Amino acid sequence: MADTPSVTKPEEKKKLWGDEEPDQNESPLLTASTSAEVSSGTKAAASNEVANDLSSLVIEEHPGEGLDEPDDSNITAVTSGEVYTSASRFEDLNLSPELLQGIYNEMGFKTPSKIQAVSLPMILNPPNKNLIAQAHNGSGKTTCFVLGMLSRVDPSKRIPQALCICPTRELSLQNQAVLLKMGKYTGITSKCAIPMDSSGYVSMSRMLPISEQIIIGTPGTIKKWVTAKKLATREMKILVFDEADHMLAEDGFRDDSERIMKEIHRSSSGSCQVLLFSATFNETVKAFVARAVKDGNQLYVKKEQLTLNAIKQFKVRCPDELSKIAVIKDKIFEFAQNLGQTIIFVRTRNSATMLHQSLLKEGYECTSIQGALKQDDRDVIIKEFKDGLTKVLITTDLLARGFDQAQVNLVVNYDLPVKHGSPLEPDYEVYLHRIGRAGRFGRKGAVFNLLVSERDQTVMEKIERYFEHNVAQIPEWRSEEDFKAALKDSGLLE
DNA sequence: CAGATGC
Repeated sequence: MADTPSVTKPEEKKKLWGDEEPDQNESPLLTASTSAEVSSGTKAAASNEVANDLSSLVIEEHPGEGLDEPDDSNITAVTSGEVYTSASRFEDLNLSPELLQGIYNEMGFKTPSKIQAVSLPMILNPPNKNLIAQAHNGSGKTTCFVLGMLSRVDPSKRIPQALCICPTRELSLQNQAVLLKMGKYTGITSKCAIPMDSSGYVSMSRMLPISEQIIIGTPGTIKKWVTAKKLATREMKILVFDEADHMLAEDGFRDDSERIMKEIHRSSSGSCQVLLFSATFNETVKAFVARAVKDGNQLYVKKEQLTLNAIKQFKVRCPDELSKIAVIKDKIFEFAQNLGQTIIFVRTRNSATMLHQSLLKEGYECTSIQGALKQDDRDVIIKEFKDGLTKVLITTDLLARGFDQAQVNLVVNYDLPVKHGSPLEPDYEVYLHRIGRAGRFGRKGAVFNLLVSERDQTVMEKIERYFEHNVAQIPEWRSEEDFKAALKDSGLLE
């Protein structure tokens, strides 16, 4: 194996690629100039481990353009020889009139977001290469793979042709909702492959073979359906992994994901396009996915540029556990009245329930969700929150990834995210995903990290260092004024 | 002990 990627590394550019409102005007500038170079407001960086036999693509600065873009980004792109022109309009993508109607009428989009402009040509244009794509939280990744799936399906065939695998049933349902909305005029059908209880349960023996064209679900159920020959894989044209780094992580869903991927490749005689999307790919996962998904295009964002500018992060030093509850009651609930919605992250299922109980007992209205709840109950909690009926939701990392609720502008890390085996080691990816629940599509948001122990301090410092991003300290945890100042600083209060 | 899933 000759590992000789020749990647040019143009000058650093100290700008962040913030998440853009998809219906805002943007000017994506990725236009091909030569077969080896692409100009845009982006840059290339070395990616030695992942490049392997791929020829590299240099993406260069494009000075003088994009002045009105809210925040330009730096992505690393590695292509395998193809030349792509970024799509500045959805019309540039050869989408069907029905899909364009869905994009404009149902979704209300005006122009593609950055990741959409760059990745959609790679996804949609022949030879429909595999793609590993990293993009910021809330930047419109779902639209990328939903359009990919919708445009590759032949509506006349009543058989599964697209499969999307997600880490949680909540994310599966959410992605299906987007797909149904965007694909409203296409007549394309879809089905969620997720565990069901009372309401929708059908035993395997009674289950009919699936005729829906797009399947979205969680690994276990998909594997089960494939094994039972209820979900045919032979006509599969496109396979999507949402939150792909987690789906292919060793301590994640790697085994199931690989098995499904191999089965599809075997039965569809290798003609299935694979798309991996996530906001995070740590170096270990990056190296693995580049091997698992061969001969594909790759788009990466450097970790220092991944924290969202529009989300202000704070840390609150609390003397003990009890004072954390006091902060939730006296500060978070107090201010949350006049803000949007709030998500409070805790580490365990048990603490989700405990915190919920102790808040309820004193009349603070909130709900909580975690994986031990019955599926039906989970659905109800999510629906109430999405409908805006509840303002404060306590959750485990069940909702850390992908959960999209535009009204959320406050995130509280009641417990910091740490690696499971080693509580001194932060889970950087989870931290980034959690804070990304606020400030969807470039909206303003605030994050409060509650720290009690020395250990919490250390974990927080590591997080700050990792993302090269300073997190401001709330001077005094009891001070109303200090919290008020922080929220003003975040742009959430006047 | 997060998460999904299944024995």
